[in-house]
Amino acid sequence: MSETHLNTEQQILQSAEELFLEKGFSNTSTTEIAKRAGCNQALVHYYFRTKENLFQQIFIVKIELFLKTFMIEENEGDFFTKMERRIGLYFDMLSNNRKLPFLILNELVLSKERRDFIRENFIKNEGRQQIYYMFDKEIQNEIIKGTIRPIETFDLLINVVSLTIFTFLSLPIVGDVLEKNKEEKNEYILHRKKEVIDLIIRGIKADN
Amino acid sequence: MSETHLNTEQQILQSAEELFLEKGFSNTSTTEIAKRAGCNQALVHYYFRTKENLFQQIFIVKIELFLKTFMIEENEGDFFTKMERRIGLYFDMLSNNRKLPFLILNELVLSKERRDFIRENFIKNEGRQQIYYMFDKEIQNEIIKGTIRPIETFDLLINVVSLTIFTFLSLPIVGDVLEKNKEEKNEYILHRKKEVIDLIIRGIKADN
DNA sequence: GTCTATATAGTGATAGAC
DNA sequence: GTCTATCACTATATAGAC
Repeated sequence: MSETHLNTEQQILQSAEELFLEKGFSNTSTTEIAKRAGCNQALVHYYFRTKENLFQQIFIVKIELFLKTFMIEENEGDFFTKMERRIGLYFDMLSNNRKLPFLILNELVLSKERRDFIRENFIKNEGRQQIYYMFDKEIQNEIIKGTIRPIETFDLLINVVSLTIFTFLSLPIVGDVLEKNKEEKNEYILHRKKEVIDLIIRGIKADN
Repeated sequence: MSETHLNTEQQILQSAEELFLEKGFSNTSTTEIAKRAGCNQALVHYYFRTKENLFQQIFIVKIELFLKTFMIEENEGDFFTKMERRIGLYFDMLSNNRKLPFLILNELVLSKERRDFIRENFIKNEGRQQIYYMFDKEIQNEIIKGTIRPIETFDLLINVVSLTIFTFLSLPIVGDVLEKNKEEKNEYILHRKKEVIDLIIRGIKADN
């Protein structure tokens, strides 16, 4: 994991990624990126021409990472086991990318252009719609089987995303307001992971 | 609701509030505030000295509004009825202040100073801790009575806040990505309100 | 109380030397 | 490929006329 062998372009990319994740697009300057990368500000523009360009390159990768995790294929076990593993993986991915939810939320809320970009390039993607369709079919089957209550697929997704993402959105706030140290923050994440899985499962189990 | 009788100071305050809610602190300029208020940029500084000062005045009121709604006293009906009404009121308040969650989240995540400020001035407030303590007692009672499953008060609160807030955080994204019009966005909020209440109730009902 | 003008510092981006 | 220097612009904040 040594950083010594990165060339200048990669250094800039890495520094930019760190700063965009910490402070968002508009609060990060190309001067600061250059400083952290250990080079001159002009070089940032030499390699990426515009700050917007640099950001988009990073943002696209992050969105991809963000969207693909939950949609992962899970075939072993019953529906509840699969849901538990899916949510678990989502939590684990975000544990390793704690600032990711804030970056994505922030940029999408602040910029209609980025929302439109996401719709055209990610949501209207055939493969992704196929994955959604498969998940929807899986749910309809479970409802018919009587294992879960009638629920809209979209609602289930939003429930999971809300509860999971908010854990990481609120992490710096909860951390400072409740004066948690690093270790306690990690415990908080694991605690929420359990609680979220529990709540989601309870929320979809069929009434008796 | 006429704006014609506002004096300059109030006009500035109102314009600033609108802009801060739309774009956050750092993306809003005093020049823009002045322009919307229909006055000169120097006047913004005449009345509020600094932009930070102006922001804090607005922010404090918003935090107060944000914190007080869920903690409202509800005495009629059983615990589930009370929870339903609490969540409903929370949704209704945010329906009338749709950008509020984003503003608060954004500024608290981006600024440690603001997090510290909240901790010292709002969380360590005796009255508010009293309210939390009462809610906690209410929950412990229900657990003992066997009406709800064992759950930590803080988890229940985070569950409600996650699900409620995310509805409004995601509203512009969901709206544009799924190409919803104004009416459909309102429906989405009401739909989520029902689903969130349902999920929370299912999530705390005691196992049989 | 309201204005114009301005001081000061920062921004993104480019030109041009090496 | 990397640097310095600089342009055009915008920001916050203040001084001073009226």
